[in-house]
Amino acid sequence: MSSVQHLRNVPIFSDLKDSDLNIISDKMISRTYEKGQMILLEESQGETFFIIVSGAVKVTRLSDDGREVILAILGESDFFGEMSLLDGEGRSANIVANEDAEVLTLSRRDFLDCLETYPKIAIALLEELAIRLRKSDQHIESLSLSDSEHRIAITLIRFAQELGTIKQGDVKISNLPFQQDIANMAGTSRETVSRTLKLLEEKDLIKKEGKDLIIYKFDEFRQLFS
Amino acid sequence: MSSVQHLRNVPIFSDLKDSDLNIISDKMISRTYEKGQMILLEESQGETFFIIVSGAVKVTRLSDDGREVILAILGESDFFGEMSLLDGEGRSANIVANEDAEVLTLSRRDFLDCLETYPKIAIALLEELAIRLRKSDQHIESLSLSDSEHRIAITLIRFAQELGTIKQGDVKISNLPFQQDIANMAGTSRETVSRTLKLLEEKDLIKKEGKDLIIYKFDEFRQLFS
DNA sequence: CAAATATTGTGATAATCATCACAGAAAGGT
DNA sequence: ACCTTTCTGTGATGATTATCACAATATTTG
Repeated sequence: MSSVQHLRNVPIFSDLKDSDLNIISDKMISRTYEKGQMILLEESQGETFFIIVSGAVKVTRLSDDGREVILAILGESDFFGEMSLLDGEGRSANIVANEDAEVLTLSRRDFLDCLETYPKIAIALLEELAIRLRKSDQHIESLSLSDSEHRIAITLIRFAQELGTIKQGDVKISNLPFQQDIANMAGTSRETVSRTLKLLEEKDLIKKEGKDLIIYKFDEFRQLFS
Repeated sequence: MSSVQHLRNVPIFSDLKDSDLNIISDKMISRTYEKGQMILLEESQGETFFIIVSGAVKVTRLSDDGREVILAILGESDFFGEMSLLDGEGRSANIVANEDAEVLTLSRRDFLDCLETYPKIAIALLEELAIRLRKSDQHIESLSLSDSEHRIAITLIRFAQELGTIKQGDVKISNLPFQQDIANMAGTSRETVSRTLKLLEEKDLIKKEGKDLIIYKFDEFRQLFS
């Protein structure tokens, strides 16, 4: 797929005319990262805007003693790097390639120009940030109020919404992340994830199939845990 | 103070000329709320943008069984209500007056017009949302990784940064919120807040003085807990 | 294919913290 | 000033869940 076509899939660019997309696309540079490679380091100065063409990355924060919190896992057509471009602060999170990933990048200068030139992009970006803030708020609520079973279930729901495919009411998550990653998103321990997945399976709410996971009756499942 | 002067204190409007501020100010309507009054209800349709002139409000989410999570406490010159205007979703949080509060409001239509007419506002708003997202991320990290003492200390730091006044390295928070509110922000119980404040006082890190609280050597305190 | 490495499963134990139950203090109302 | 209500302090108890320690699988690599 051409890079213009990728841009069209990105919500904040979807309103633009082809001619404008071409202009932007010409300014973007493609890069690839291998699984596990660090794309952005916390604390470093933010100078680049990224759009994911293929693969996936995880957005994390690390504590002093090395424990990791996963804030989000982003996939195709998601973007990142905008935050420190906008407020001028240093990076607040690390970005690591969770699978081999291909990205398009835009420099700080070009990104900010885009916002000035195409107010529609700015407004679409506002929309996107509002959505992310909403998700953060939900995440905070669940960490504050729920026990580990609920937090883990909610994490599965998040994956389902990002990566899942629906098949007659059930959702299949292909390539479920490792238990350790789920734990780092749910704010619990790896062992608890293991035990809880077993529990949910015994209750016939989910089913593990190799690297995949099926959530039965997704709507009911969601009801049950949110 | 005139309402134009209030607008000038609001980060997203601070770049505008007086003449433009006047135009916006004319479209705003002033309202007052008593302590405890609900300003916005979760789930209702968002149709208004609010700027706080005086007083304070709390942004909360409620679980089914009535427990409350406080996402933020906002004060003078802070604003809220923009999220559902931007992404068209329903409210994701409740807003309650935490003290008697006076606000200026702008209708959905006028707010969106503002964004179109003054791209600078849109960009300043992006900046503000980026800052909020950053704070959310920190909040999530602390809920995921820290024990209750740290979470409570971090909550005190948040208050200090919003409401505190510095006096030779120490910070004084006037009118510290109730323990229950601190607990609802820190994701812990009221009793644990009581015990932890006592603990911190025994360690000579803080001091309670009636309704106020002093954090000694604020920089060191921050170092210690983040 | 075998060896090495990474991931998952599971029991035992201990630490943290929520909850319950009141007593004491402070603030607000009349 | 008195009564009521709200807020805070504190002990006792139990539930949840982190942690440690391995065993059992999977997956990758030479």
